[in-house]
Amino acid sequence: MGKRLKQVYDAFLVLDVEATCVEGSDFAYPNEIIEWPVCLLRWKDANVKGKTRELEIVAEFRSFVRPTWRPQLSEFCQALTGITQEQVDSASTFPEVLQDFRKFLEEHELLDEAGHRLARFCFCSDGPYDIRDFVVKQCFISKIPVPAWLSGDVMDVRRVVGEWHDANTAAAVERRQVNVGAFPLPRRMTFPIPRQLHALGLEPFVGRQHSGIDDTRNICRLVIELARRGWRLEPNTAINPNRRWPWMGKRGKVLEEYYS
DNA sequence: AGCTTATTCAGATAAGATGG
DNA sequence: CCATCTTATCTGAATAAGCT
Repeated sequence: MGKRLKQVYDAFLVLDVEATCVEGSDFAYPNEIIEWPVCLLRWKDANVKGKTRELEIVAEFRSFVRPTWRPQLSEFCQALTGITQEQVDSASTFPEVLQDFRKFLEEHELLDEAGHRLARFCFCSDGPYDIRDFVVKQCFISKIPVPAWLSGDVMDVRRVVGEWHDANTAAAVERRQVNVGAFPLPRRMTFPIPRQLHALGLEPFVGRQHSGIDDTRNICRLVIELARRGWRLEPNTAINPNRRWPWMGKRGKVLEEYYS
């Protein structure tokens, strides 16, 4: 059981986007975001000294997003994410959804109208990809800058769970004791969400895997449990908003020669 | 001591995995 | 086709050990 801890952040925004893909596409593909699900977590037990342990979901934002470069979803993508063509057809484009999301952040007193931070908040996702890759790609395609409030503080929850696992499991502790002194030292374990849940002693995955909102809610369970166990939650992922991929042409153009 | 061979260790390099 | 992280493999220097 964790002790109460002075935590750095007031709020956490757990995010797990879904994006377009085709069978066999690799990490350089111009993925377009098609679902933007976010849960807002806040402390519910901060004492006078600001020490906390209990996080709770206080709000959810969820919107599908209509892709513009390749508006038609592949069969593969629909099967993977469970998202239908109709759902994206009737959705807004990314810049519009981002505006709505910004309003959400203002309503919850995380940003002011000028986009300044009103509280310390940190985005959380499973793996480093969501903001580092998908958001950066999407902003290029949408011809908009990556908002500063989105690229600052990012925590890869999968990695944190791995670090927690290394530091706390019997196997890892034993390994460390046996190998006093000279050994390659801590190999960090990382694994998919269902096994992360198990590692933290939680009940199995709830909902449908690769559904953005369900993934997001399960990541929330991980973050809440890490906090409950007294683990400090802080950013561990750098974002380069100007990162470029080979298919990026001038002024938001996707070079078509890469994809027939 | 002088030489050779083995062992260890650290750093470099190569290879593999990676989410939607 | 990118970038990053992790693991495995290689390499070379330093060290240790064995031998005459």
